[in-house]
Amino acid sequence: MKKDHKQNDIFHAALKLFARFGYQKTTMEDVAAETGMSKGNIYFYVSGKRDLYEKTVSSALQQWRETVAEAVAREGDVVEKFSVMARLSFEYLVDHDDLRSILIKDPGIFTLTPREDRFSEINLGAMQLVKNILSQGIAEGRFHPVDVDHTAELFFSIYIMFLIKRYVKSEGVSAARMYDEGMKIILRGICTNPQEPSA
Amino acid sequence: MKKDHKQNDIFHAALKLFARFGYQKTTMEDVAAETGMSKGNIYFYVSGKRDLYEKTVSSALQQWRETVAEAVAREGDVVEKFSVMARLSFEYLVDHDDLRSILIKDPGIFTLTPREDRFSEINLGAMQLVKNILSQGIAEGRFHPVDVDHTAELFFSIYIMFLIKRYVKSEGVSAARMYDEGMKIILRGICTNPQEPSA
DNA sequence: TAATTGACTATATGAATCAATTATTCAATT
DNA sequence: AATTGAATAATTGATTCATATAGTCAATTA
Repeated sequence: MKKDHKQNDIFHAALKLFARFGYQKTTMEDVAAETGMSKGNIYFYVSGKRDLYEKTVSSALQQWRETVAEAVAREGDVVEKFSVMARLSFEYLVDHDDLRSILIKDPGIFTLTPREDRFSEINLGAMQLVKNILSQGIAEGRFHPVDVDHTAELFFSIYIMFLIKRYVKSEGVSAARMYDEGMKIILRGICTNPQEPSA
Repeated sequence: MKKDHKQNDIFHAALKLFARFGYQKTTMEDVAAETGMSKGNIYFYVSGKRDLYEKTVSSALQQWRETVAEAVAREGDVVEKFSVMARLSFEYLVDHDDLRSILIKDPGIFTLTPREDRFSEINLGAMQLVKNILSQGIAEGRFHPVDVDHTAELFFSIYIMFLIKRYVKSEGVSAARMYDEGMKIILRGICTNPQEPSA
């Protein structure tokens, strides 16, 4: 699709500009200049500035989700899946500067309330991954039988909290230590057996 | 002290007014009228409107902390202490309408970052309680040996997250379920032994 | 003399206006 | 179907000004 490709060019340019200048200071002319199109033509692909912003962020979040899902799919062991999902979700922003910068400028993208989540579709997808891993772990007898829905929501909320602490408030070091402690406690809390037999 | 008592009257009146109208819409004259003093006299007790607000909120938060600490002190078993602390901290706002209403209007009171915490003195006190319980539990061999500082910070952050979800975003029911699941997982994650012997 | 008053001043706020910038539309063109 | 650029609509930011409110203080009271 030629149209899809052009659209992606626009999102890529917009991501860069929104990251540098923020929503307000980025003009449609900036975006047009960056893509080499005329201003009016942008409106052939998106319905307005707000729409451009949301589609741009959505596509970046989608990539994040896909990257994590692919890495998880590569793991065999369900406990490993859980660990990889958590670590990669948490580390992803380290080397995705533009998206990180946008999230810092617009912390409302990370919300603790599904109801006011502008990107709920993507986040529901992410939460589905958590649910799948939990269900699999329980089915295999590796995890204690927990309420999958509420536990997934809990983990997702804790995850959002960590993102806010680490990236939005840039408490990098402290957040990383907390993450380590938290991961140990949660793994002990959900896994049925000690990892090593009889040690 | 007569002065202390008068000051408390002011805080009590201010709490009520700030709860009803918010910071902006509450005038120093309102507070004066509510306490029966003249406006000028309020300045004998506090140095300005901002100061009045902060002292008012501080004193209410302090009461919260004390209520929890007293209930914890009444428990013998360290695991019970932990449970009581968590539950009471979480439930306190249910029957403290004015404070709850203020926290909803000014969610910045709950912050995930110690650095920008306007009430850090009080929150550090609250976190000290968590640390004490953790240390005691570890010393008694009831809890796994965790990094007390970072684990306390982690639990405190999760607690703040729950407060935001439950009261600020009023996701009461869902937050309560998440709380139950979370409590089970965390207790399994930190406790060394099953509660019941051989059952 | 600590506590209180009320009249006074300084400051902050919100409404109204207006120019300039920027978003959005659309008839014409490729 | 995709693109342009000129025309228009909407938004923003700066400025002004009147009003409301925060904050001060010399005088008074208990």
